[in-house]
Amino acid sequence: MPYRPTEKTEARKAETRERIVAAALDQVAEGGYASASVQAVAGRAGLAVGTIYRHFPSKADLFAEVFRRASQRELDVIVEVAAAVDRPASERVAAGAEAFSRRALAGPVLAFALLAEPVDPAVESERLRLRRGYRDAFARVLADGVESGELEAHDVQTLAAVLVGGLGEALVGPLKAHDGRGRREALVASLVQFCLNSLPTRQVQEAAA
Amino acid sequence: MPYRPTEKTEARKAETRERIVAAALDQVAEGGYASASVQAVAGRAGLAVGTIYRHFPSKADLFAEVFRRASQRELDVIVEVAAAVDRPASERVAAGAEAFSRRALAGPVLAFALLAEPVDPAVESERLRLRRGYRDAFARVLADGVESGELEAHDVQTLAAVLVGGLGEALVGPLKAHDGRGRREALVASLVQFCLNSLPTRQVQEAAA
DNA sequence: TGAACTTGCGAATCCTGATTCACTTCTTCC
DNA sequence: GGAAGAAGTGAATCAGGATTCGCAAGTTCA
Repeated sequence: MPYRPTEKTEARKAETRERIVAAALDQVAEGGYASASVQAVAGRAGLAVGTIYRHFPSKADLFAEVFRRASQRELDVIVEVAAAVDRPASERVAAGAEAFSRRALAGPVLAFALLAEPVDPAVESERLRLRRGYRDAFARVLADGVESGELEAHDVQTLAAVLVGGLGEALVGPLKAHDGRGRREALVASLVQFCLNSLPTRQVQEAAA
Repeated sequence: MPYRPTEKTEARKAETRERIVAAALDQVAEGGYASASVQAVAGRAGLAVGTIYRHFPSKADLFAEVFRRASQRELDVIVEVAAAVDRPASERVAAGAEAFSRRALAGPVLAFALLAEPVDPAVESERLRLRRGYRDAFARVLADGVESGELEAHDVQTLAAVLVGGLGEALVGPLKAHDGRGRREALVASLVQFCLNSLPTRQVQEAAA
């Protein structure tokens, strides 16, 4: 039995696969999903089209992985930022909203692809996973806030979805026509403020009552 | 010169065109944009494929019109509801949010198509128009509120976008798995409450200070 | 070296759904 | 009735991007 895959060949294979994923991600980040044909990815990776199919059963599978990775990367930032369990929920929400906004504004094309651009159904499901991830991250913070008495009891899942959707919508417009540094800062500040306002904090509720 | 288009033929032509638009809208409302092939629309309208092309230069044109009309219809409701200039901004926002939510929950598939489903670029632009319309409607109410002193000065456009995006996001999830009447009412109530909370009302700001 | 097998190649092929077009049917008006 | 033109038909064609596949090149090991 003459041939046997060895460590070296495995490594080379993994490396090529990696190169493909990286090229696909670059392509999406640069020109959006619409620009990411298999041809384009192959060209960018310096490989032939057929080679892509040696490593992925279909375009949908490839991009599902690309989106999964990019999403995870984004999500990790938010989760990390919102994880400061010892801080008040309002601060954690503010930090999450700020991180979300800054990252979206920093990589507008990728953010648009991840959040809103039309994609294959198979890839769409990764998008939903990302949104659910964001929502859950915010929901956890809100639930902590309720438990600690900082926030009124409320529909935590729904408010979390509102926050994610609100941030996304407000950012996707500006994502294309990103103005100068100044307006960008102002936008981030506004968004953080709006997110804070929307929280059902105890003191506000009592004062209003 | 033997043939001359007459009132009757014009009427018939317009009627057929109307039938096509209606069939296309029905198809979208029933099975989403994904299900709306030219074949499907023609079949539903009781016409041949070619006939569609006697009335519309392309599928994109047809659906641009379909989306434009459906959007306008939705928008009119919101604008109307939010138009009560003599009422406080908070009430108008609440009414708008409630109408938005109820309509989305009543026609989930259409709402999804209008708000989030992947569509042709040409159709996408109609979607953007709808979102802008919603945003502007809320923005007008907010601006009125600021002018009357009911609300703090703030970035009205951005907050309006946040409201629209927040509502959309929170509704698109439930759009598919719509629970019983009870949960639906609760969802609407939560959303209205969240929208109200997010408003920078004077009294709350002062009380918090 | 060479048998057994993997990876890389890229032009050819396939797929899916929009679009066309030669033809038939209907209207109008002399 | 019949010429002129419009509307309707649907099988055939087209488009463009994903996918295949026969062949070449590279690896492994006896």
